[in-house]
Amino acid sequence: MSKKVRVRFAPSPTGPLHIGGVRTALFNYLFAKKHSGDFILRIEDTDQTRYVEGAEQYIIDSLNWCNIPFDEGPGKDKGFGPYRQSERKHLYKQYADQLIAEGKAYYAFDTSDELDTHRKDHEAKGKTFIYNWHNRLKLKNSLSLSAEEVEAKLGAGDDYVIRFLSPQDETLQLQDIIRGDINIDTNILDDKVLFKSDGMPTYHLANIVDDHLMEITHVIRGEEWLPSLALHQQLYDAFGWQAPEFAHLPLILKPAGFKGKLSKRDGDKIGMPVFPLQWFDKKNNVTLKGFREEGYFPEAIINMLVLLGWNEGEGVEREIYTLDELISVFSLDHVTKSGGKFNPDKTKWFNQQYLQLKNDEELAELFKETLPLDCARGDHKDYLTSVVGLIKERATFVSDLWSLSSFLFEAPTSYDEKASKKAWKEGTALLMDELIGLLESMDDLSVANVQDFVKSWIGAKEIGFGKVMMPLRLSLVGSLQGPDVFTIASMIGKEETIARIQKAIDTL
RNA sequence: GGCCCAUUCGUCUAGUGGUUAGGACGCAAGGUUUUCAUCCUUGAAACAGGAGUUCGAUUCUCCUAUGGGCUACCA
Repeated sequence: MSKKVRVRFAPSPTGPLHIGGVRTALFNYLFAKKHSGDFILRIEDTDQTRYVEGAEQYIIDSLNWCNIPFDEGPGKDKGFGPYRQSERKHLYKQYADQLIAEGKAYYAFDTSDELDTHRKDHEAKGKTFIYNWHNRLKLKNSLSLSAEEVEAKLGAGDDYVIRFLSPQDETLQLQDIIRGDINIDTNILDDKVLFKSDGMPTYHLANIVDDHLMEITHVIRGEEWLPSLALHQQLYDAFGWQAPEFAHLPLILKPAGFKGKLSKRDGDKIGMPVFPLQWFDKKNNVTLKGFREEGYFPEAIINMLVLLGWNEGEGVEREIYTLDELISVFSLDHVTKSGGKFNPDKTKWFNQQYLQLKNDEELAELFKETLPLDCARGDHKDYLTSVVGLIKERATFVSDLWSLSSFLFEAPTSYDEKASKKAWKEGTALLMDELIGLLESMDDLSVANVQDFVKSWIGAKEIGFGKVMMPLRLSLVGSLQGPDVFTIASMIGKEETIARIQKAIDTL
């Protein structure tokens, strides 16, 4: 009997979460649900200098909008809380102390400035400064200093950090679910800071302690963490804890034409949101666009994201999945190894697909909110529903609906110039005038009826269909676009149809 | 620079020691729509390069190249 699966998403509240973070959360969520496990949100706010007001709430709101809520986390304590590392501060020191007592870590008194100087000196000589076996004895720490000196510094309240004593001449064998075995030579590892001089642990220590205490079974995180896997594995070993299994997800890269990892600043550059929700960046006084506000459905974003780095495998060519379907087929075995570029076009395509999947009534509700306030018939639910049914196949966003159907609510205020040239010729006005007469004689303007009447009239006159259909469409729509003309005429009604034709005759 | 990870159409990807290397987005052409869009059909489009293993490598190994990540008292 294996342990209950528990995974965590552990962002730091330094700003809004971009889609890379959302996808990490999504894969954690899917993996947890697939294995009937728990999905935990842990806020990694050990760097107080980078804390951003509202970021935590943003993260929570984003997960909720995406329909991947956490089971445990801030405000949902299931006995493993608190879930903010700042509130767990008191927990970490003892573990750092334990490592010192066991000789697996040591105090270091070098200031940041001193280390910077060392780095620069090395760089100037074309070398790399690494705080490890290479030079740790030349630096100021409890390995190089006498016990008395260390005691004195500690007693005097000097600033210190605690560093992990990384071993020499060993080869670590690491395992990753997605990448398999990875061998690392410990000689190139540095003695990472575990505990900072401000009394807070670093990510590395806090992460391992919390994952252990929270009984995390699988760590699913971005590939940017792969280099620290060696440290983390050593930490588990040093504490004598069983390490969770690790899966490092491929990164989401900037779209084709750009280089590098997708970053928070990319939204404007690519003309596409990279955040689930809109975010106002107080520091720079700019609003960063969100998928929600731009009219994307969360299902579409989730579907796009899950396929960026995962597929069902076994030749399955399906691309549209509901969240429940994803839960049942998701597997880390089919996560891709290489980074994937974010594809804005495909994202839009997913949205279009999901819009088509919505039923007309539901869409009509959403459509209604986008209508101009003074829109006639805007309150007629049935009318809105039939409008939506008529035009939704042409839409990608709910916000497209109005521009695709405004002529079903109000007469065109202008006529497309090119279309007018093409459709309105010598004699058209006379023809339209005659058409008005014909329409006036009709009692019933049902689609079938008006179609029959007009078609047989055109037939009788022995003229080309285009001679009538094009100017008629132009009169009703204002351009040579849109759904079937007879349907339009039927929907706007006899009077309105005649009025619009008359107006066209008068203006054109 | 060092270390690590990766490499199939422009992009996301499927796939196998022997395949016409499949799908999707995008692109192009035709058809439907007497309009436009949708939709349908078709097309162009890929195994980074070089060695090796093998009867045979896109598939396995190595090297190179390229891309990406990390290299903070940030996560």
